Amino acid sequence: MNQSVDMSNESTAAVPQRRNRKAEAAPDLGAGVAAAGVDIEQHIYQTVFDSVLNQRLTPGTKLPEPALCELFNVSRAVIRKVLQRLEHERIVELRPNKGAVIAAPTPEETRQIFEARRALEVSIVELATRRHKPEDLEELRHLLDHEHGVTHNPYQPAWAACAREFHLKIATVAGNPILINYLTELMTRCSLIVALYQPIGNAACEHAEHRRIVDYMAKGDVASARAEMGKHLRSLEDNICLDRKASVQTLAQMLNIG
Amino acid sequence: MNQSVDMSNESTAAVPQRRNRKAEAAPDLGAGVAAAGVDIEQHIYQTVFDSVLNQRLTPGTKLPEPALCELFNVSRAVIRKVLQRLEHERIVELRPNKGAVIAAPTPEETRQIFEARRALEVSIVELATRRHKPEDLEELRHLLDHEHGVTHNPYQPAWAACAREFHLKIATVAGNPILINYLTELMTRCSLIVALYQPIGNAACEHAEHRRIVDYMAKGDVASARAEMGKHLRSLEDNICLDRKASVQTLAQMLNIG
DNA sequence: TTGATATAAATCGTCAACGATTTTGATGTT
DNA sequence: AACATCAAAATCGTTGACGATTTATATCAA
Repeated sequence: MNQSVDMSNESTAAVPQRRNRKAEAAPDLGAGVAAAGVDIEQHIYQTVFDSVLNQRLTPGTKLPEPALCELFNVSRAVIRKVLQRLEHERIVELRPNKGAVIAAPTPEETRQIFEARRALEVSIVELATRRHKPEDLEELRHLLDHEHGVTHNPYQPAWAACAREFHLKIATVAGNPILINYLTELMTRCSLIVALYQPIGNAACEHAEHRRIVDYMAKGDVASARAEMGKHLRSLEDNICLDRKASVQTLAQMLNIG
Repeated sequence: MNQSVDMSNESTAAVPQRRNRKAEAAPDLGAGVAAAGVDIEQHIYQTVFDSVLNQRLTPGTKLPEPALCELFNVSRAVIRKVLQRLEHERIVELRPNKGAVIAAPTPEETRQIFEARRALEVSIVELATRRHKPEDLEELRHLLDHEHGVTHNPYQPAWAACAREFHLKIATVAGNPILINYLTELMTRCSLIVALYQPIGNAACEHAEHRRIVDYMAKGDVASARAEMGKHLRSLEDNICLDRKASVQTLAQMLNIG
């Protein structure tokens, strides 16, 4: 068999999975039944999303609609809606009549994604350098300290989460929700790339680059901040070996054999 | 009544609107019935999209599902899918239990959109300047000539289409599909902004700026090309008067009275 | 006439079921 | 044993219908 869908949710512990008619007895505080629909939908989306970030859902994994229906106790219409959203964000690929799978970026797409990240983040760090407030720098340095603690953590997703948070914080400082959205999408696809091609990332090195970026931001040195961000993203891309991939369907075949 | 949905499609002349069961008699060449689903879906999407660009669908216009069902002879599931896609691209807003309307960017969103465009297009024009081939410059100058012809056309959407094509061509020369997608989304939202706030755009002035951008690209002057693109986008934004808006629901109310 | 209230219409969200397609597994032949 | 053919299971695409919510209309009192 192919890879199956597991997704033991951890972060958002356990939204009560009542979905049988109205609210059972409780006086239905606040939002009521209408919001429940969008809530369960958001919950499913978030669960898949987090699973991708944590590399529990790896590229090529099939997501059959009936399985998801049982997992979340919802009808297929709801699952379908979530899958379409995930497809639009390039997290899953919807193959007509053949089901949904977690997207597997090709080498060409990988180049495009990193190039787009450079184009965006260089502008983002410029905005952030111009706009940052004292408390922003404080929080960035706090994130750097936290990073330092995870630098030697062998669990890759832990470091990836740190790095993600760092880049996202800079985008937040830049203050443009649209750019934040675009960057979020690109970073999520990067986690797919990492899961696929397993780069031998040097966390300590990346951490040092992060620190330099913040230093330039603090100095208000826009040009250097831009340049450093560009270099950082290039080195990230250089760490990826498009040759030896962690196998997509190949792994599935291996599981068939082993 | 509120504004109703009309959408007389012009560009994609008239896809045969058969949708009754299978294909009637013709031997169903090529794609068959499976592709017909995605085709009609794409057709509906494209029709709405084009109508927004041509300002036949203006911000605030309601898009009731039953009306669209009759117009395109499809079930609600299909148009629901299209509406969700349009929502993700920020072209329509889906208000729970209250139906879909063409999105109406707020002044704040307008600022964000133009800022995002500057961030993106400055990087895009840099890539395009580095990568353009002789035939790219040729086509760009051809577009400029065509622009010149429409400069004095009082019909605003005609000029808007030209300008859009120009910016899109530069993105194509840059060669990154992801950036093309993002820019396309932002430009579409800009057409909503134009419909809403009706800027007193000076087409001749914009045309001159376009020409300067191409000149810098031809020289390979990256810095100047970036700067000129930034200036151009700023002047576009400056032409928009966020005060006097072309009314959203206000116009609907006026129609109720008149 | 104006305003509030109640009824009716329109619209949306959700679901279960049917048909079509794909994939899996079995059978038989070379 | 390997391959092709065929049947069965799983999965997806689409539809129509039901209940819930919102909006429009009509009625009545002040």
